[in-house]
Amino acid sequence: MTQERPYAQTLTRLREAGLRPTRQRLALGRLLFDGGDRHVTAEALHDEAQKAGVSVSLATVYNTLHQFTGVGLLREVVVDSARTYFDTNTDDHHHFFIEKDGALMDIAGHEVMIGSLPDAPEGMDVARVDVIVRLQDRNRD
Amino acid sequence: MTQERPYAQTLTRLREAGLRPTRQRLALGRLLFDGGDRHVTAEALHDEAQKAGVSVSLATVYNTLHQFTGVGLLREVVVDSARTYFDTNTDDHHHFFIEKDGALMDIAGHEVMIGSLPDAPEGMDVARVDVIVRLQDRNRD
DNA sequence: CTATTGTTTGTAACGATTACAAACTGCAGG
DNA sequence: CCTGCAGTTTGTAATCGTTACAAACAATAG
Repeated sequence: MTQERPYAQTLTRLREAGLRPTRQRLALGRLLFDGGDRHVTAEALHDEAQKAGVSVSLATVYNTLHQFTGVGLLREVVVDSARTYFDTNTDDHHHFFIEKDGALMDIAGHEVMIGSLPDAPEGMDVARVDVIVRLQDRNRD
Repeated sequence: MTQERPYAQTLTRLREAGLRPTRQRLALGRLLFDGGDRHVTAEALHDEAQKAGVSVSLATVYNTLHQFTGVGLLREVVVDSARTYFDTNTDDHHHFFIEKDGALMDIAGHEVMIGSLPDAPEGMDVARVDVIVRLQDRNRD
């Protein structure tokens, strides 16, 4: 579906966000946004780029992920203190997390009903509510 | 309330958990469990011990926090990929997190009603559900 | 009191992430 | 087109929290 003008979609996104469409950003954007929702770490995206024959430094991958997050193209997910995940799904939603192999799966926002929540302390607003459902193998010993 | 036999409580906890009651564990246990629920990082607890005149190495603080977690005296809370928090409240509950100053506040389990959740993927069990309510100042610019 | 086994300690090593200065590139204006 | 500048990228050094490790030490059974 994005075969003919492969970068058109990403290019538009970048322009709308006010980020210069550089070779690196276009390539990373394509890896990130083509195909369904993804959860990546900086290292993983860097490897992926290498394998796809795109030369991008790890530093740029970090910069880019943060810039994309800054303009709302990505969302940071904190589930594991060992590494930072970035989610291409920026809609309101939650996550399953399989610690065993560090995998994340989206849970659509409407699948979780939060019936009640206490009020935020005075002077504070709720910026976001994250629900993390941690999973383990059924018959682990 | 714990003035006369200050270490009795912690000593009992350690024995029940099968951990030798060493000077370091008793001292850290006291700092952690005397007084209400607390959220600490390794570095913070280490500083606190120093100030209380207790000599404990940072390595031991890390070891101890993990051992306490292992036997269920503490719970790890992942909210910020920069550092690991340990919570002395091991009951079922959730958290407010104020990113600005890295502060955590408990939300009692009964204050959050999770009305529905999708089933865990086949072969997996839900190990725990963490709800993190991220807060920001009301009129931040 | 002693042997044994579990603990503690200081320090080196690690892994993810950030800082930084130099090299490079997109793009506006001539 | 060419130029110059601001924005980007890059390699690498530095940082930071945490873990690994081996030697010194201490709790407990007997």
